[in-house]
Amino acid sequence: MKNVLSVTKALSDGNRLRTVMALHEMVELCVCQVTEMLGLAPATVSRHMSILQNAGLVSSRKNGRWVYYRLSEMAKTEPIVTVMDWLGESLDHSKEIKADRKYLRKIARCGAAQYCSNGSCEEG
Amino acid sequence: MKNVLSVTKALSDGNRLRTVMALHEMVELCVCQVTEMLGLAPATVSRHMSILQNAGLVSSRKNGRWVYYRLSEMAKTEPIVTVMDWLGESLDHSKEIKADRKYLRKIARCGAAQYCSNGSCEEG
DNA sequence: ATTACATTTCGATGATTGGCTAAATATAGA
DNA sequence: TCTATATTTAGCCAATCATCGAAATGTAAT
Repeated sequence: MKNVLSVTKALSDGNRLRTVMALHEMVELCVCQVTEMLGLAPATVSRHMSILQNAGLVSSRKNGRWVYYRLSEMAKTEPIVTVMDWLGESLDHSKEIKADRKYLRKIARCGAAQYCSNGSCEEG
Repeated sequence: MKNVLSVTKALSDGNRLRTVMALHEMVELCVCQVTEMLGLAPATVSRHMSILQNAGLVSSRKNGRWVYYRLSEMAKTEPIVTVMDWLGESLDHSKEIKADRKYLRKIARCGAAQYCSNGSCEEG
């Protein structure tokens, strides 16, 4: 039961839901991008990411100073993918998620590295 | 997003997961039966049931002094049923859930009404 | 009516959780 | 090596949550 609980608990926070949806949209994001999207302290976001990772929902890869997160293979295969599908369907038209998507597109335009360094994106 | 969160939060507690699985197994249970299974105070169980109900996962019907809960229609139809299926698959072999099932069969043998009154079941 | 009992609501309490800042760690570049 | 930057860890605080006992509510039976 502990494994199941780690997943449901991971998904029982709004900021983590937004993060999962963002990774569904953008495939891969570094911590600073998620931090920008959520508007939280980096330390807080790092904590959220480790909760998602411990639940097995996301995986990380390190590249230089940056750590990139993406949905894990587990999150994309049965049986958990059905839960992710439910999330997708249920949140697709959510106001918050739509706003996040818009914001993410802006972030994506200038690439993760530049974004992290600048803290903003002057339309690269 | 609030609706989704109410569901994930409802499922992010071990006692509520056990309750959902019990209702999956037994179709219908009154509060005192769930109370017996979980070993909690009636007030606590009542609160858990209302959290599950507010999330739309269970429905209730009143019969005399007793209130019977069962999985809601929503919980049995797309898209949420996929989440319930995941729960079923993931928890089917869980030690706690197996023990609960065994206990529930014992409870069921003498019927809800008698069980509630006696607080135990002397093999009716 | 009065009693008995199942359930819910209320109020208090201890545990968990999300948030922050500050400090620690890790890495790239001067 | 020294500095700058991205991330994580540690320590703390406020808010939320699970739990209980007590009181309130609703219902059945005497």
